[in-house]
Amino acid sequence: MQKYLIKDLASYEGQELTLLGWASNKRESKGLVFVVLRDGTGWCQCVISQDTVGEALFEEARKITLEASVSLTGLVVKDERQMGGFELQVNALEIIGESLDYPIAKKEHGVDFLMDKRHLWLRSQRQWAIMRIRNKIIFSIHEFFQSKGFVQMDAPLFTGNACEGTSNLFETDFYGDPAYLSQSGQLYGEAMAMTLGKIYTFGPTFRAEKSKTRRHLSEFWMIEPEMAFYDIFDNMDLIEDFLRSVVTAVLDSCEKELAIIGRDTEILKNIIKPFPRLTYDEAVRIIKGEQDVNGQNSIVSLENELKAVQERIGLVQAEIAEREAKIKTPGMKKGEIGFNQAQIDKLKQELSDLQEQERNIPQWLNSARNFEYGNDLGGSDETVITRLFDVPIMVYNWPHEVKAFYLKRDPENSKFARGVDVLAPEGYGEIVGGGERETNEQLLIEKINEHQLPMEAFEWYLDLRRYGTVPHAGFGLGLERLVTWLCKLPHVRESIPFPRMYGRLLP
RNA sequence: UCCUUCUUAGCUCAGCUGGUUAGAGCACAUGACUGUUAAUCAUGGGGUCCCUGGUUCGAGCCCAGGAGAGGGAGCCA
Repeated sequence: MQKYLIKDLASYEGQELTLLGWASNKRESKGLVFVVLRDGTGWCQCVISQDTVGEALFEEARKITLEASVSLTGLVVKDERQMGGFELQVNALEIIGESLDYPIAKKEHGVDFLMDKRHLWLRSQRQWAIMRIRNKIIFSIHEFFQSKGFVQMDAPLFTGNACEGTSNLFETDFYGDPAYLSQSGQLYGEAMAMTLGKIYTFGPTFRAEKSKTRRHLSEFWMIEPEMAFYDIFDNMDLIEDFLRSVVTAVLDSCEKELAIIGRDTEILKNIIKPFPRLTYDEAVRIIKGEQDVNGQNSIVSLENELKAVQERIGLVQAEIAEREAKIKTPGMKKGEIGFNQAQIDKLKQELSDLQEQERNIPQWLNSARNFEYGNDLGGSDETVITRLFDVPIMVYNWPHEVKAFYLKRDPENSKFARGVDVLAPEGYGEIVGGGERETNEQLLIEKINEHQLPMEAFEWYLDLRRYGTVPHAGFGLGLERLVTWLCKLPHVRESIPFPRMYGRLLP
């Protein structure tokens, strides 16, 4: 049915063909209708002239509304002014499905409204670009692991026991018994690595955290590789290769998509540089401002940022006032009023974001200054430290008390566990958590008791130590957090087609 | 669970120390305009000011309670 795609128009210059798609925009003037058609592969302006199509079809063209589906037949003509470089000069058309009062207008909208209309919001150019980048990321993840001899092997989604406490698990009914939706496939990954050597899981993960932040989802996709005969340093090498490979793939093949969302790719190109590897001790000193990074101090740079935010607030407020006064001057043209009003709307949006930051930064400063050695890094601490770097950083050797029970105790210093977190730059924070696994059965049993976990549920896991245990390591990558960082999105909710988060189950 | 900001037209927002009939822009409808790219012009329709109760001669505005949303903390990928 659909023979020609907008992305291929260049090879049909001068020919007549039929495009099928949706009207993403329409402009009208006497005797002319301009329809911007999108077909999922691109956008193309189609011109419908009354002289060419005649009275009856022209009347039909005027009835095309935003997001109506249409079939347009015409001549492919080169036109430098158009975004795809081509336009269609229509000589026949048909409305396939009408669209009355399409709710998403060509203007700024609030998040709540857009989330309620997520099924339609996905049609916008920006969301189209994000979803294509997400797809590329997923594809290149498989490509990377498959090319290195990893086998994809998935963990179950129903689990019979709470592996890391029940408070953040979704409970379901499994033939009359309680079952929980998986919050990690990691333990199963270890079992699978003992049979195939190097494996990775790629599936959904569920966490019932009542978190309302820009980094949290209740349902997200996680990639969890697990490798036999790997120590924490092999693991860090792999993480670095892996992230570099994915980012490079996106830079190489998503140029158009990155341009659409306005992503500054210079920062992403730094991915070729080695990732700094900091021990927990170093990370803490940096956060507290006791150690500088590249001549930058965390506390000072955060204070400067606060000042910059406050200055910007002043500027934005002044501009809003100026434009509001302008609108009120008598005799101003209607079009100019509309334009200024649109600018004011944008500025107000920016202002409320800035004011949010103005409230948050002092809290973060406080938390950085008063950071207590031995604690886990909080969201704000991650933000503080990653702002000082332009590549992802790896923090390893954590106090064992704050990390999961299955992490290997550092043989050189038993205070530490061999866990590693990867923090994305530009303030994005944790995207990967992983480490080398404990192989000593006795230490594991102690830890399971310490965490007050039900021993019988871990008998199978302990078997992995009883029958030919080997050094092994792995990590978990949150897909949505990676997409969010690569696209520099303000919130993870835009990185997945239909986000599930606290307070959001529809659409 | 805690802290914080918010809720006025389909959408984005004004609405001054409480005072007649609540406004703008966009969108929509009708008409005018033969090349527009969120900027043409005119006219028009459109409101349970989140809900409940209170104070007051009078509440969109003040007070109390509730609901919903945004951001942050905790927790995490």
